Amino acid sequence: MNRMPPSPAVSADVGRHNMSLVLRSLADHEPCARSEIRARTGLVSGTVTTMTEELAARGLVQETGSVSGGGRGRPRRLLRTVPQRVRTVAVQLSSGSVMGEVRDLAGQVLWAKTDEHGTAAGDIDELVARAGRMLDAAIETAEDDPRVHVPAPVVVVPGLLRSDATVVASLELGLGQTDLRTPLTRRLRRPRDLALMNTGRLGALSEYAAHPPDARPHAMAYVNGLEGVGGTVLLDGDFYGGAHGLAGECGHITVDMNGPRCGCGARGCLDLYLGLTAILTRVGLPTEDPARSLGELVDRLERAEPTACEALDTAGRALAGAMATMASYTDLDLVVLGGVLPRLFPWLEPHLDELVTARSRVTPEFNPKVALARYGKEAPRRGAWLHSRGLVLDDPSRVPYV
Amino acid sequence: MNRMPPSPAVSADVGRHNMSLVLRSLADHEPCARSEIRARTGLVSGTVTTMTEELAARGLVQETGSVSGGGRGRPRRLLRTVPQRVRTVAVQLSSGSVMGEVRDLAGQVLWAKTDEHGTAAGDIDELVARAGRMLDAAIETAEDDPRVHVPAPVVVVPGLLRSDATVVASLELGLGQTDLRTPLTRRLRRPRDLALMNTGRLGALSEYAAHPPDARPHAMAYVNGLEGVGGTVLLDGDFYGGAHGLAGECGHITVDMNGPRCGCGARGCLDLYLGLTAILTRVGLPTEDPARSLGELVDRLERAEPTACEALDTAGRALAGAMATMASYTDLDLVVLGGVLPRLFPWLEPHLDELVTARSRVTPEFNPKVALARYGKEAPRRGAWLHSRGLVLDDPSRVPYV
DNA sequence: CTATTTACGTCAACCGTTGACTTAAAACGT
DNA sequence: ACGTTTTAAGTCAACGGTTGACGTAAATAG
Repeated sequence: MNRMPPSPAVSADVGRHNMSLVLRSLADHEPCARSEIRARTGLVSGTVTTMTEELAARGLVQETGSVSGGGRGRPRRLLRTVPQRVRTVAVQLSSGSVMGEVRDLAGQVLWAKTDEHGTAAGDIDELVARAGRMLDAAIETAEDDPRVHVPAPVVVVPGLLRSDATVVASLELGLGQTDLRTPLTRRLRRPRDLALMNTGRLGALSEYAAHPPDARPHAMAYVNGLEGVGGTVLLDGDFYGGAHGLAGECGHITVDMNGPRCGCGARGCLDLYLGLTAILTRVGLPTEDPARSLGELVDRLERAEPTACEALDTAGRALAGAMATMASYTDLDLVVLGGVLPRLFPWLEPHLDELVTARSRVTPEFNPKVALARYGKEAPRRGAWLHSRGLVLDDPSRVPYV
Repeated sequence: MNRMPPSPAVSADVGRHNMSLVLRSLADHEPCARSEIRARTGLVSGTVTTMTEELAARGLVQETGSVSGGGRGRPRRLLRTVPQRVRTVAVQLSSGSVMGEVRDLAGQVLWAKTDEHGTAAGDIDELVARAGRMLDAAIETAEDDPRVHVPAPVVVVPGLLRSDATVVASLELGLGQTDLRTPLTRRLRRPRDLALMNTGRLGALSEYAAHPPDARPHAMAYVNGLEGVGGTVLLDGDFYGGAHGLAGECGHITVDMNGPRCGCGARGCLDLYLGLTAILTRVGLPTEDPARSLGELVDRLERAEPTACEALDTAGRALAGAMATMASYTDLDLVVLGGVLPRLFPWLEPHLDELVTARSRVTPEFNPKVALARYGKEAPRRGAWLHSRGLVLDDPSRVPYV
């Protein structure tokens, strides 16, 4: 997010880069032979040999003895990654629970635990204590085998995070400007770096990675419709952070300059029309238990209850407006609708279709593909795994020799 | 804009990177000694020696014999770049004229020529012919001395450009989807690569570079208010292109989802309220000669003529809405208002101030600094120079030995 | 059974940085 | 006046990394 002052490069950087290239190439087309890696990466055979040896020495890659006939010459010796070599740790904070999870490099869940709690919103000490215990438990589980490498654990936070990892605000946890990382790190049995990341951003990462490696969007936005509306922009799979790391938030896109004042200070924000809280309020449903009210909302919509339909009509027009903004201003490939939006999509779709139709004649470039999120509640934790996996794939040299 | 499939790295890349680091460090703090470069870049003295020798061999750097006392030890030997070593070429296309320009590496204008013409809008052949002649003249002038290096000439185009350099549309030139580069390249006396770039983007680059090297915005947006509203986003000085290279365009940000249909297909776009054409139409002034009408508009505003004030009130609210969107969605450091906006700023300012005040209590992160463009009509050509200069600074190894 | 084809490993040459050391040239202290 | 201190800049062996040419391995085709 924040570019460091440009630093000198050394030969070792070249090695790291190419090693990452080889591992990524393998991970994307597993299993495959060295010769295929050579073809895909453009590296010469000598280098591929060196790199695969190096990766094998770090326990990340194995030769599955299997040879394979098919063509004419010497059979190819297939390589595979070793999922067991790495375990990723994620702890997800939410209003009602703390969830811990350990996965292997392939994403298989090896351990999972949920701590349901009735902690009052805003009780930081209690939250940190519970999160700390869960982290300790997850880390201990992950590290019970000394032969596995464990990248920095990810703490999934439902709230705005600055690039320096301080929380700006979390409605769900009842937090204002807070430094969660310091007390959390201090409380760990064995101190280590923690990666604090936003729920929505990790959800976006899941959706991004759901596309096959050769068909991934260059510029993708993820619209996370929950009580409030959040969002994320991914450029070639990297978070676009902006000046403070808060970019991508689409909940406060203005859709009506004449609209009412929003809590953020601006007027007519998307949040005021598409946020679940806003919709429920319009329809006259209680907002304390959004999950239950959502069910009731959908019922009423299916019965074509006028107030509900009107609220979703407004929501749809607001979403179309925001989509028009995002598509033209950030030139997107793909917009993914997440959170409760897939559930409400049938009533939102007509407005999006209208926009697409109107634009297709004049500015088809500004019509990104629209997709619904494939992963539900699991998305953020999957994203945490993908993030940790990314750390390993980006710099395999950080994984020690076995 | 479009990331290439990741390519292997070699030792030579390291050299290029560090050579660029050294040259940039020197260019940003000219004149300075090798020891200062060492301190700023983190490179060791041996490498700095090698690099400065290399840069000197390419004629980009000179030792200005001057030694300077001051401290205690051996006097520092100051280095300077050699502006004469490089000449940049830019040709700017506009509705009424074609302007050519040659500058040195320091931005000094060495040659300039304007070809006023009455070409009918949309006459591509005529436009290409005139632009080609101007390019030939400028290139010939730039290259009359065989000891200078001339990077790819920049063609400044007032219109949307894809990342593959095809024009999507240019209202000013009366063009639709057009490939300008191919016919233009073919017409050159000696064929060479041309860089086609958008007027507004280059203007943004000028404004970006106007900040001292250590105080540059990380995420900056440039709002170019002309007949229509254009825009650009710069991330650490690089254009943010998005999926097709069209990102940054803020003219079609939705500010009123209930607003009238815009030419782009969406509703209530910023363009419809803040574009000069839109404003003039509202006020009832002719739009054929925007420059003259702008003067009349300002007169009326100064006399507090009600219709004019009302139009600018609407424009100001629209701009505030778009600003709220841009600031929260792309998390900006700085917004620069260009084109005619500085002229109209007194009447727009109150609405921006209101937004800033309302946000400062709740979401101060979303209050970017707002500045007026410092460079007027010259901005795009200055930007073209900065772009060409950037090519040299980014990879000095492309400049041959003298 | 030999030729051909494809897969993979080996190694000298090359490029680039580092870090320790040397040389250069001034100012300070006595 | 002269040696000491301090800072600037160049030199070079060692090291890490890639390339490209060549050699070896192991299958199939005829």
